[in-house]
Amino acid sequence: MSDKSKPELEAELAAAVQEAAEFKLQGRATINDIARIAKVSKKTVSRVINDSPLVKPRTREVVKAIIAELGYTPDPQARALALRRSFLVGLVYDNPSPQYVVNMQRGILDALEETDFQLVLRPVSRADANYPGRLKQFIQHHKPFGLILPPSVSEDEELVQMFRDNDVDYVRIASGMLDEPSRMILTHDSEGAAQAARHLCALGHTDIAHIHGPESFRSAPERRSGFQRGLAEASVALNPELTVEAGYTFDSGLQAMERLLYGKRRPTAVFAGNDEMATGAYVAVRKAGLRIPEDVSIVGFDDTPIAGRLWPALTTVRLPIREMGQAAARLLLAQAAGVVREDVISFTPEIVVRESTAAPPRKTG
Amino acid sequence: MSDKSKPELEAELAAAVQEAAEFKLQGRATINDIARIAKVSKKTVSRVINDSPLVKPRTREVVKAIIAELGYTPDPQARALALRRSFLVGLVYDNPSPQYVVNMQRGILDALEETDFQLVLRPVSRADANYPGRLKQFIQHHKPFGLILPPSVSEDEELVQMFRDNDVDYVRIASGMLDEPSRMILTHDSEGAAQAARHLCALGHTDIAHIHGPESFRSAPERRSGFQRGLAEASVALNPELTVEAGYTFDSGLQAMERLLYGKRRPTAVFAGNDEMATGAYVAVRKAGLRIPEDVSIVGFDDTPIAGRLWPALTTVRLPIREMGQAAARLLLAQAAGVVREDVISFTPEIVVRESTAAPPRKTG
DNA sequence: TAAGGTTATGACACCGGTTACCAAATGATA
DNA sequence: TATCATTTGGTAACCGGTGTCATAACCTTA
Repeated sequence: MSDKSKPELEAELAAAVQEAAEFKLQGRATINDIARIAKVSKKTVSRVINDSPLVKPRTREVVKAIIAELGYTPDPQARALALRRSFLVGLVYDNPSPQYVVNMQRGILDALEETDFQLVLRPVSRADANYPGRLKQFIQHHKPFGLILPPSVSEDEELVQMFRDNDVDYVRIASGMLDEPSRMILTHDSEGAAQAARHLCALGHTDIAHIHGPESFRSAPERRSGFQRGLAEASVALNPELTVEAGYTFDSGLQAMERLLYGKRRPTAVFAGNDEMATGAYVAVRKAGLRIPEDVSIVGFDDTPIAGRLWPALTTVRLPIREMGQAAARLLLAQAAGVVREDVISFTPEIVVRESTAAPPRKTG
Repeated sequence: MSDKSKPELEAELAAAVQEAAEFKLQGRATINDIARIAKVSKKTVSRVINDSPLVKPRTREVVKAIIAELGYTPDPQARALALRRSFLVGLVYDNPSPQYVVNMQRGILDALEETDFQLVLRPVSRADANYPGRLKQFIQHHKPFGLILPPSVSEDEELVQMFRDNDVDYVRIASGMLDEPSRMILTHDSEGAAQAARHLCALGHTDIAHIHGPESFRSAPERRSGFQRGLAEASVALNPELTVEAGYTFDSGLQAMERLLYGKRRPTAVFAGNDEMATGAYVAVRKAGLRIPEDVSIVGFDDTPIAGRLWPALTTVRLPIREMGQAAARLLLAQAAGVVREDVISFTPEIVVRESTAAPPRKTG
């Protein structure tokens, strides 16, 4: 075995820890301090930090004891310089609702909490003149550890290609599969929309309208087709006249609802592609002097905080955005650690029934 | 003058730029590349980058030309290591409304746009066991360039002292002056509240209630006293029975409003300390079968996006949060650049009259 | 023209880690 | 016991910048 007896080893370790404790007062320790106290080279300390197998268990034990005593953690800047890779995780987003962003941020922060990674915000705007330019510069410059791409951004193949070219890791969040079906958070929006349809059909509605989002967003057609599928199960067809496109915004939802209310046939229920548009629909209904849900039932999608704050509270489809953010960040970290678990993590939304839906009014002729 | 003629100098410069152009293809340039091409030491290049006066104009010109040709920018990680200071700006926030955070983020990002600084999010929770611990670790570890402290966090003197001890720069955002009246964004909340009071008095209200936020938030008493002042101008007193405390949240606002509605004397108007509580008040009023504004007028504070989405749209007091974020970030950068401009930047909120306020109902009884 | 005082420049070490490569120690095998 | 393969640990160089200090170049002034 060893040429030293067990008590001797223990005394040695204790002495080293003692020395570390004395050193502690002098401010932040570096890898050199650890090495000196442990009487090994800094390289060996580096190996211990990075869990290299090329270290004798005994050596590892001593070094770890000293690291623990000093509360040492390697300097991120120095590591970033040497590794040519920083400890920043970028959230690249286009222009989703504030709720979406905030929840996504929370989720990512949850996952990053115990780590040394930092979340940096990288909003982008397609309208910007040098659109991906600034983002590209950020990547080449700050060498982020990875990027998280919520819907819309995640669907921009050109942008994603740029990430690949620049050798940045990323996780995409989208509803429906993408060209490259890996490293992504997948939401089954269509299933959530189908639930909304079933709910309305169960209440007895047949004149059902749908305000959907812009075709350029992947989620809009997903939600529409799911809704259609749900209606079909109850043998209800989606009337094209009662299907209008809006822009996922409050104002566009308001206008779309007005068009529906003053159209040939007024629907008794409306499924809006997101809560923002549903909120707009509320106002249109109110302005028309109608009641929710007695005259018109409304269902939204997303379950943003505003849904529960409306009166009556909005029945909507809940997407666990925070959890999705968490999952995205975890996926990023896991890949870096070489822990190749599942590549695609799915989330299925669920309907949250509140007060904005009821049976349709009795036909009054 | 120089021992070289002007044409010679120009030829020399052109040759250097030419060499730079050729080099360009080989990927990202470093300070060493610039130095080699310019035939100077890297230290001199460093001086040019940092606008040191100790460089001959001619040398500066050559170096700058090459830097421009190569599109070179110094590596943030390397700089951070050498300077013991990173290029991260931390937004430290406690638990404000999503709207507040998002707008603040936008403003900061606006200001950081053209710079090399990155915004990192540092949410904190006083409820957390090792409350300032993790934040302290972040600071010592990542050596952020500066911090931005929105209300609530900005009022925590102990925390701020910790920042000082650790030699981090910061900008505080608060309503009302702080112990250390410098480097801060000051909002005159009381003036905004006074405007709300004037508005209600002008409509003819006299039975006016106030739902204020928790005393632990600086803004709550500020808003209350301003409101009181505004009422006093119209010789209206703030009835203590019509003054209730809530927690700045939707639910607490709802409950507070219920208490007011079922109290001895029902108010004809309510000023809520923020939009969240005002939104709760909406629901309480609706549940009681009353109308807004016919039966009860409601005024909020903050002008969050939800205000315009309610029906009827909420009259509120607008705080230019995005602009405040911009100003905060600019202040941080200006101080670093040694441009000591004004130390305190003030913002005065303004009332936004929408549809939730009207004359009080005629007395029937 | 020499001395003296600025101003401009460069050599070198250093920030705190990592990798490449080599040498020493250890253990297995002949 | 000699030899070789395998661990283990150390040295030096490097990542891309900045600080210190010495020195070269320049400009006055005597």
